[in-house]
Formats: sequence, structure tokens, C-alpha cells
Amino acid sequence: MKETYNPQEIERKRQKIWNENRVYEVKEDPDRRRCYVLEMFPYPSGRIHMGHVRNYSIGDVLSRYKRALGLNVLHPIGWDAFGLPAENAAIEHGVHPAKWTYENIAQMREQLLRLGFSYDWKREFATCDPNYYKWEQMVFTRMFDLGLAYKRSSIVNWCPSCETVLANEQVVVSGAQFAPEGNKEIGRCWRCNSQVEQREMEGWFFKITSYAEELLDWCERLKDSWPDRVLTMQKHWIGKSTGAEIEFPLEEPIDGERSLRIFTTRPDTVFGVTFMCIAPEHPLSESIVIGRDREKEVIEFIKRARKQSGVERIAEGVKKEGVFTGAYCLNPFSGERIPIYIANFVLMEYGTGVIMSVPAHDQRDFEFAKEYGLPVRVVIQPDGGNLSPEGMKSAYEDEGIMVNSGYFSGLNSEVGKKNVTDYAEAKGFGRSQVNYKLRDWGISRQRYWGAPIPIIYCDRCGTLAVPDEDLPVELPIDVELTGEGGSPLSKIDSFLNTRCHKCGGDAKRETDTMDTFVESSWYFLRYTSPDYQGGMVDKERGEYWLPVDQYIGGIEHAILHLLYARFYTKVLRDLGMCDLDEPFLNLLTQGMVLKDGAKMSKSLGNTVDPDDMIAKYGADTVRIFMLFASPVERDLDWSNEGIEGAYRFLNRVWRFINERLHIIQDFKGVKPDIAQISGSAKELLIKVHKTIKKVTDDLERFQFNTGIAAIMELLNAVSRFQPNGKDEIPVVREAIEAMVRLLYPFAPHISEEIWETLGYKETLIDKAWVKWDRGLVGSASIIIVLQVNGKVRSQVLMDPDTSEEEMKNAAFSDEKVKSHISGKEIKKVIVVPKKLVNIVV
RNA sequence: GCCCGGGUGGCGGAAUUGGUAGACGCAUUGGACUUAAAAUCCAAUGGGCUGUAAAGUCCGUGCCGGUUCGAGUCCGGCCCCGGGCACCA
Repeated sequence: MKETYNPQEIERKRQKIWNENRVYEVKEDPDRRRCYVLEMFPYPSGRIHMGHVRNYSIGDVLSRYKRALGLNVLHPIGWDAFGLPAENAAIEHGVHPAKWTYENIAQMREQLLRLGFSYDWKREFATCDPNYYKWEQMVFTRMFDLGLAYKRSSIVNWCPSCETVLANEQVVVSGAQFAPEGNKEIGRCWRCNSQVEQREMEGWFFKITSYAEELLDWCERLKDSWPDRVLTMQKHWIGKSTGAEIEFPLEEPIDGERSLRIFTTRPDTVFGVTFMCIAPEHPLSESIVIGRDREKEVIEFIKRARKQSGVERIAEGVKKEGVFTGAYCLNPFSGERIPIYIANFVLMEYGTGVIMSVPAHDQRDFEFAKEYGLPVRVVIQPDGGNLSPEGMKSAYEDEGIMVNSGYFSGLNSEVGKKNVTDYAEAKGFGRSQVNYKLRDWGISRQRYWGAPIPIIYCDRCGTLAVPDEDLPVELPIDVELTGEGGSPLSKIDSFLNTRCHKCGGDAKRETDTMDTFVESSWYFLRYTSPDYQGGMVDKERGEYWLPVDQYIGGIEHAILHLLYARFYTKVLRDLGMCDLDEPFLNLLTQGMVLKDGAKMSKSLGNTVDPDDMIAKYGADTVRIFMLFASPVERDLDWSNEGIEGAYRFLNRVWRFINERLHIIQDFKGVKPDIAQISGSAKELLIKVHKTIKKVTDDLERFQFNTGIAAIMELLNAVSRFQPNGKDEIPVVREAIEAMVRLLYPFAPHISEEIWETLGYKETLIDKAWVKWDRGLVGSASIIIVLQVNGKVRSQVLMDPDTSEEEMKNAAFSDEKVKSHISGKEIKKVIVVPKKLVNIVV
């Protein structure tokens, strides 16, 4: 053993041994319990960043620990390889996205290897490989057959200058937050600052809404194994609301429509309706005014409202605007004549695109009514309250007693909801209805670097799915990317023009590619059988490994990726391709890595490069620091002093063992004789076993920071200890061996190196996890706290099984306690075994 | 506005079920080693008060109140910070 700790040398050495012996490659073994540990795979941007290091360090600790417990651990890695940055690189630097991507992968693979993560590299793949996306295309065709994938036009954010669709998060909302140079306004393109428009475009959708109820239902069942906040976020995102659909007959039919259909969660307020509002995008909004006096004014308003971007429409402080159409409908309950407005705050995508407005009991309607001088009618009175339209400064949205509601007056509003709905149903102009905020998943991208959507358009046969034997529809490699003029694939004739497999005539291919979230919705399945040629996943192998036991990733994917993957898994289940209800049994979301309180980013110039840190301190130190500095779920603030501390710790471990080596060398396999040792040696031995228990418990509950702290304490304890005679040397040896084995999942290189130095040929990788001695842990004397009136006055050392009576006696005979209770009346004595005695005077 | 987190020394954080608040680490200060420095090792380190000292004593986990023999932990009300959602009828 060298005197100084040289992480570069030993880490290279250990990594070489691991890789050459392929120690992390695993096979199905029906005789062993399996465990699938997975971290969210990276986008190959070029460099591993600290967020990855944290994520993968957590996963590595877990998989090493689980393997030590005897489980057959699957721990794979791969690449989320499609995406826009590759295309941008192509546009800016003329390098082909495939070349750029694979070069990045090569570089990042080296970084991961250098960090010593225990991946089964044999299972590695990149999602841009046709062998991968082929299966996703096949599933698309199945979904198409079932109507789960469909094409429709929808309203999207369009940047006229970039000639592309923008995701909602790419539309700049309010100045500083997203804009690198500040100074950006509402509703502008994040890249070129052009005014974003609303445009109607054709695109493909996955019918995730069909699974809304099941996705929601499983949120309940995942309650104990997923973080609450992720589940609540998903629940809110799905946004279930129960209410009623009611038809309001139109005074005169419009476009053949005899009524306006609305959705409301408050049918109990139906007698308070004083106007109706239609979304500007609603098909009836134009036809309703044609030929009326107000036609010009209304059409003008509709045009203006439709132009506003989605983001702008909902931005804070935007005024509620609307216009009267001149048309009326009738309240089916009261027969009352109700004016119809078109209003910018009504969304076409939710409910029916039409609302009944009850200004007394809905804040938005209230604001609109005030703006346009519309009447407010109270139909719900709070318990003992006396609301009047004149006195109201805002809408009353809570429960109460129904008033001015004809036959229903006097009912509690909660009861009223049901009764009103039942009445409407009986009369045939309404029914109870459930609505979700969740929208179908738009998967079309007008990009090159993605999986082509396997659809052809034939003039004679219509829209057809590409048959299995023609899959994959490969991305053409020969392409020129300019970033202008829409979808790149539509400009490649050899791709675009094809033959219809049905009639043999000319046909055109779909030129949209799929959202990259589709690839990440099933990659965890593919790891179980990456070479399988018969489908997405080999059933037998999949059944052995799946589902993922522990999924680990950043909280930023709480909704999108995790919801999509859950949905897609259910679709695959229903297609008979796998046997899973949910893909991820347990979820751990790690916090972000910050520097100086802000997220690390190039634009802020506060990044720390993992490579620099590895070069300076080695991988073990980087890992220890990341895991020690903060609990995994919380954000971690990078600290240069902190990583120095981690480095010092590993140095102390190394140096200490090196110093003691000559003493303990000849005691390999010699167990301490518990009967023979006492005093500080016994104390140390107890500490060793308590530490084993503590670290094991901490690993089980993902408290890696306190687990490492416990190992540090053990090092401190054994460093202080001076063995007295030969009988006590095995205690030192046991302490050192335990320490190294506990350290192994966190810092595997140094641990393996020391383990070998201690005279072991076997590696720690398959060494069974250390066990603690129950007797030693349980028999240790315990400090019993002595309190008077709840204040600590003294403490005594006692056996854990001391009787309550003895504890009491000890308390009363304690000098310090005596001085606090002398001359006072004893009111009560509380004895908590193994903890304390409290005397109340 | 609504929904989640969170608020503990100079800092990151610990306290697993209501039972010694501040483990472990960082930083700082003092000492040892050294010609010197670095590294390393040892010691001190929440605040106030009493005391030469040993020690004692009071206060202290965002604020106010409550339950309890006992509250960082439970309950009620508020303040601040971070995140998510946000005209979803």
C-alpha cells in the first residue's frame, strides 16, 4: 500500500479490472430475485454536468448496495439521442446531427466510465438508432389502427420569422425570467423576439385523454412509493372536475344548431346566469353574428382575440374583454332570455368552448359583468349571510343555501348540484359530466432529427399506416439543414415520394417526426432485451426484469416525461406488448445542483465541470461530496470547501489504514473474543456494529448524507483507539473492515483497493453486505437523562433492560437531581424505559 | 390567487415514533510539528449571565398562541423563502 492516496492511479486500475472482467453485465437468473435500478438517461449534449453526476451517483450507490444484498441488479444506461440541439449544431456548424450525436455519446461515455458507475454497458443503445425507433413506429401504426394516434388541426404558437411551431415554454411570458438579455415582452419568440401568432396547423396526437381516469387512479396507488409532490402535480395536470353539461336553447337556430352546450361544475348556480360567453375560436362565434347589426364589430373582436398567443391570453393582468353578439338563448330552467357574448377568457380547448356566466358566484364572470355593466344575481347565500349584488366586491364561490332558484330554493348548494343535474337529465337537456384539463399529447414536430411518423398519404387509398415489413421508415442521411422553410423532410424528394403499398400508385410520406418524449417513454423496456428483433421487448426477459424497482431523476420531469411514460406503458399493455400497469414502482426525485444559490448554467457562468473535479480529486471524492453535502431530495449548493472536506476524509481513511496495516495484517479472519474484551475496546466494537446498522438503515431510506456521516464518526472513533494487547487488535481489524465495506457503495474504487490490501482476493462487488451483531448493538449501556420539571439536570449510564423502579431509584439518588427537588413536593414521576426519568415537583 | 416543499449556529446540514437541540462536515480561532510555509495532528467554537477556576444558570429551532410532565417534532393563526399550476367554467 502506497503511503499517499492517489485516486487517479487506483481509480484507473479498478475501472480497468471492472471493465475487462465485465463485472456489471447481468443475465436473467430465475433463482435470484431481481432488482431494476434506473436513472433517467441523458441527452447527449456533449458533456456530463453536475446534475448527471448527482443523479448517477445516487443510482450507483443503490445498485451496488442492492447487489451486495444478493439481488440480481439490472443497472443500464443509454442515450436520449434525438432532439433539437443536434439540429441546431447542424445549422450553425454544418456538422451532421448523427455525427454530432455519436461523437457526443463517445465523449460522455468516457466520462461515465471515469466516474466508475456500475452500468451494464452491453445493454447501451441510442434512441436515434433505426433498430430502436423501428418498434416505436410499429407501435404508432397499432395506435393509429385503434384511433389512439390521430391527426387533427389545432391551434399552436407560431413564430413567423423562424417559421416554426413553438412550445408554450418557448414563448416568452414576462421579461427577465426566461430572456437571457432581459428586455423581452409578452408573447414573443424566445430566439428572435418576434411576435408569436396563433395558427391552426395539422398534426398528430396521442389520445392520452382516454387514459386520464386510469392515470389519476394510479396516482392514489403510487402514494407510498412516489413523492407526494410529483403525484399532486400530476393530479393537478390531469385536472379532473365533475359537473354537468346543460343545453341552453337558442332563440333562433344558428348553422343548424338549436342550442348552446355548456359545462359547469356549479349546476346549483344555474338560476344566477345573466349572460353566456363563447370562445373566440368557437365555430359558432362567427356564424352567430352574420347578418346582424353588430357583425362588423364582433368579427373585428374575434380576429383580434384569435391573434393573441395562448400565453398572452392567460398572462396575469390581461383584461377580460368581450363583445355582445346580439343573439339570445333561453335558460332551460327559468325560460329567461340570456344575452350571448364572445369573450377572450373562454377557452375553446376546455369543456365545450361555451360557458354560462354567473357573476355572483364566479370571480371571472363577476369581473366581466362589472366591466360591461351586466346584472349580478345572487342565488347562493352563505350560512346566515345576506349577500346583495350592490354590496359585493367579489364573487361568492363557496357553499351555501340556494335562493331565487325556483323549485330548488332552500336546498344546500352541494345537494342542489345533484338535484339540478338530475332534473336536467330527466327533462333531457343536461347530464352529469366529467372534464379533464389534460389535453391529448401533440407529438408532431416539423424537425429532421427525430423518428419519422410512419404514415403515407395516397390520393386513392387515403391515410395509411406503413406496414410492418416496410419498417423502419429510416431518416434519410443525405440532408441539408438550413433552419428555414419548415419541415426538412418535406424537401427531400426521395423521402417524400413513395408508393402506396395498397394500390401501388404514387403516395407521399408524412414528413413530421415524433416528439422525443416518445422515445423516453419506453427505453426502460428496451434495456431488458436490447438486441431483441421480434418486437419492442422480449416477453420472457421483460417479465423477469420489469417493472423498474427504483427510478431516479430530476424533479423537473415530474409531469411531462413521467406522465408520458406512464401513459405509453398502459398503451403497450393494452396492445399486449408488455404486462405492466405502471413502469416505475418507486420514484426518487433528486434536487438540483446549484452554485451560489442559482442553477448552474453557461449564461450565468457558474458551472463546475465534473472533469476538472475528477482530475483534481478523483471520482470517489466527487461522489462522496455530492452525496454528503445535502439530502438527495433537496437542492445541493456546490461548495469548493466542501469537496476539499470530502477529499480530506478519503485521505484520512487511506492514511489511517496504511498506518495500522502492519498491526492488523496478521489478524485476517481473527474475530474479536467478546468475552475477553472490555472498556474502550468493547465500546469501539459496539460503535462498529451500531454504525453498520445506522448506515444500512440510512441506505434503505436514501439518507446518504447521514450514512456517510456515520462512517466518518466510525473513522474518528477507531482513529482515537489505541489497542491494549493482542486481544484488542482484532477489534481494530473488524472496525477497519466494516468501515471499508460500508464505504464501498459510495466510494467503490478506494474501498476495493483497500480491501485487496487487507489481503482479500475477492472483490467487494459480490461480497455480501455487512451484518451487525444484534447482541452488541442491543447490549450497549444507554445514557438515561434525568429531568426535573422537564429540564435536563443530570444523566446516568444504565443497561437497556434496567427496570423502571431501578431507574426511578437512580434518579432520586442522583446528587444533582437531589439539589433540584429538595424541599419540594413530588407531584409525578415519568419513566420512559431506555430514555429518561422526569420528576415533576 | 390555488397547491406542494422549506425556515434549526458564521455556512451545508443532524435529531427515524413527542424524550439530551446543533451529529457529521465546512469555516474561524488557538496550539503542536516545521528554519518557514503547505499538509497533518490536537483543542475551542449558539448566545447571555455568575465564577479565578471547576462549574452553574437562563435564553435559544421564522413569529404569536395552544396541547403536554416534556414540542424543532403535534394543533390553531400569521410572516418569509423556493417550486409547481394558473381565466380549466
